[in-house]
Amino acid sequence: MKKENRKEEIILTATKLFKKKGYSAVTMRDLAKEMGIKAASLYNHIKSKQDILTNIIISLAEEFTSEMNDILNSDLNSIDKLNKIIAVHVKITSNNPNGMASLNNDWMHLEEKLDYYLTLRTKYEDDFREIIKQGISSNEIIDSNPEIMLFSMLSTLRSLYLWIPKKEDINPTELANNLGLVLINGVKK
Amino acid sequence: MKKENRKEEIILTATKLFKKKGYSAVTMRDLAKEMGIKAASLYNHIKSKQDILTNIIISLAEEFTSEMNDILNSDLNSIDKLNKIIAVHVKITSNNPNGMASLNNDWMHLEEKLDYYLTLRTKYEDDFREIIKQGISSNEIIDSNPEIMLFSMLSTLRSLYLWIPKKEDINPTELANNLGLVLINGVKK
DNA sequence: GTCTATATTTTGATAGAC
DNA sequence: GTCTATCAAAATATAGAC
Repeated sequence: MKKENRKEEIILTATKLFKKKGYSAVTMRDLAKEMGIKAASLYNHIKSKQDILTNIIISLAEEFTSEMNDILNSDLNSIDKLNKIIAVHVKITSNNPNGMASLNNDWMHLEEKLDYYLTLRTKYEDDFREIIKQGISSNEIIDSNPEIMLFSMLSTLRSLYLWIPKKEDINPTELANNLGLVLINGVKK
Repeated sequence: MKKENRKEEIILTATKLFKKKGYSAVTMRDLAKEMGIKAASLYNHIKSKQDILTNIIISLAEEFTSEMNDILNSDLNSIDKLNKIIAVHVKITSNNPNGMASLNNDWMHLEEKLDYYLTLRTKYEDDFREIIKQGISSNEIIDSNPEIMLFSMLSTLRSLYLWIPKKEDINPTELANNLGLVLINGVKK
């Protein structure tokens, strides 16, 4: 499986470049140069530039879907489900912050897999919203606009990729705990 | 000043396209088609594609800088300064949600004005951080990691452009108030 | 598995007619 | 102020030698 290894190396390098300039601004020549080979050589391992993007985004989207399913199937209360969601974002983002940049900013450049991605994404947001509404029903969460709460938490979690690489001194567990406190309890004393 | 009008029309149309696909993926031919003219005609009004991007981003960045200076020069307490910052983001984003997409996602494609943009941005973040630290000192804000609080609030505020266009039923004042409650007081009952 | 060479399209931008 | 025609550079991708 030497070929698979090389393919993953290409994807990893591409992920780094996509984070810096975005999918559209990175050329196959940029990617090849970064790998120390010629652009034509890339095509022995990947089908197309689009193939790389699809690989990065879909694997991450499926990972989130899988983790969300675990949370839905758990018997945690709503607040603990939210804390679990936060921990999932911290974990996945810590493992692949560059890939999260593509997931957030370049999904619209997916071609064949765009519809599939949008299905996963919508489902994730619906599940998240439902957990918040459950928490309001069970009196764990304030009876405020669930849409605003969803937006606020999801925005922060989706931006983690910008922040985690700069704060390598904080370990994931501690970060998830602190972030949970801020997102769930607010900043006011 | 007919020329200026046409230039602004081009910038407005470009802003809309940049939001949808990002600066790099939008071609001058795309832009011309959307305006109902030929690509070559664009160059009677703008200097280059880069010229358009610079226009969009720098004017917004300067607007934020100006508003932050007003807040710094006010005698509000720290919590009210945070509420004011939230209101500023809601206001600017409501006026130009598409432009905020470029500010957030395409600033790295600035050329001549990149350093200037980064100066404004760093200053803004430093000022924001200082307000949080002030609030901790004055016992208004919990003595938690100010970096995490800054990150969390700024992430949400920077993502407003994705959300405001979908929620046209909510007026800016109400949105700023609700968002302030969630960001400052949290979601927990 | 990488190379050179190359095909084909597309890109930002200019020149000059109307 | 917009057009047609065009340029030069850069893009993705393929073919075939080594």
